[in-house]
Amino acid sequence: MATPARLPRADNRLPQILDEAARLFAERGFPATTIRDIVRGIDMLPGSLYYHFAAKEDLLAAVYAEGVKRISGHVHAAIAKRTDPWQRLTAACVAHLEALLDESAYAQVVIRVRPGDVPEVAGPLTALRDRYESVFVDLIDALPLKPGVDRRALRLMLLGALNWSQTWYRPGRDDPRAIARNFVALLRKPTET
Amino acid sequence: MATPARLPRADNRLPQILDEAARLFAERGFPATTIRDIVRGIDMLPGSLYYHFAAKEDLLAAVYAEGVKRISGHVHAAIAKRTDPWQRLTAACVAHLEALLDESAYAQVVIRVRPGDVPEVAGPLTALRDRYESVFVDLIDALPLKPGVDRRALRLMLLGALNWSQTWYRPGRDDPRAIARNFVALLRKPTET
DNA sequence: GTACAAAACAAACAGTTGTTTGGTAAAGTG
DNA sequence: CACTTTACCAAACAACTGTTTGTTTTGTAC
Repeated sequence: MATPARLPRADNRLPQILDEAARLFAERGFPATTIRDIVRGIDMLPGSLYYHFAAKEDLLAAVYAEGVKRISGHVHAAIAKRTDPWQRLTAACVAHLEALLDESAYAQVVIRVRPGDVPEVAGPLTALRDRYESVFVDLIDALPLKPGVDRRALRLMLLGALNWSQTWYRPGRDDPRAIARNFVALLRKPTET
Repeated sequence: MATPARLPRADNRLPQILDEAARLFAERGFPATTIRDIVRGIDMLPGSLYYHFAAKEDLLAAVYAEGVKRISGHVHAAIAKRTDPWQRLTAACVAHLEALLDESAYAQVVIRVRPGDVPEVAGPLTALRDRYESVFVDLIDALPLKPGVDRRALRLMLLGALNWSQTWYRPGRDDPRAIARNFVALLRKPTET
């Protein structure tokens, strides 16, 4: 059918565009990043970007999709080794935070950009994020909890706390793994005397 | 010294500017809101805004300051009635979420806008936010907790989870008070069987 | 080597951005 | 009532925005 007449060229700079866009979207946010900012970093002209993307929002969608792919892969690799429900959840949170705070600008874009703020691609973005977060639904379903514990609230609280760490995290001072483990521990054990 | 020669006029529209700016900053974010968007809502010309503010960032700072004032007032009024440490914390979280999700566009701006994204006023914005959050430092210090519980992690987790609710909250479906109480309860009691 | 599509350049476009300037009606003060 | 200052209007500014168009280079397949 729509088989490409020829393979893409080996020297095409699509990966560089995505990398630089991810870096800037993560650092400044989507609206504050201009097309010229992105292409300046990789010695390209503004118009050339439109060979790869029809609009700025489509570039965001591509970065966002790659971000979900990476963070999702990281988390799945981490939980595959474990069998104990609590250890699996902890491993997932650690991997989530690692991707979010250290590893990947792509992952940071997924957390930083609110789909609703970009109406042109809000649908696809929300779908991608929901699909990713479904892992946590399953992980928390598998937890042996006291009857009456609200699992949805548990998930929203945990993921919210993890994601918000993006606003206060400082590389030298804080440790992603320690943060994640600390948060899970606070939910698991009672804090009260 | 710099005493104003005269009092401000009774018919000046500064309050309307602030209201409309808060509404739009909360809804679309700071960079996505234009000066023209703001003045359009109150039948004013773009240039007129610059009688009140030297730059767009200064308008944000004013909205932000008012936001901190309101959310802070709401929280302090809520905890004043209580004496039990856990009840005080719960009341503070409920008030925080009420301001954040329902009551005030000003409060939403405080949570939505990252000070670091607006370098021109990042200093004042961060100072305002830190001063507000110090209430939660005190509230959590007063809690009778098991030895070894990381109070900073507890605070960051709780506030993070509350603030992040801005991204998934839907007015009809969710209830701010229930969310806040649920989150505090999850930290207080053990969830594990 | 030649043909063809991929991927970029070069230059502009129309619209929008935050902001400035000079003028003016009117509210508040004495 | 005269006078000062407040608060705005009207119109423009230069810079920047995402995007389009026509043209050129370059890798790849035959």
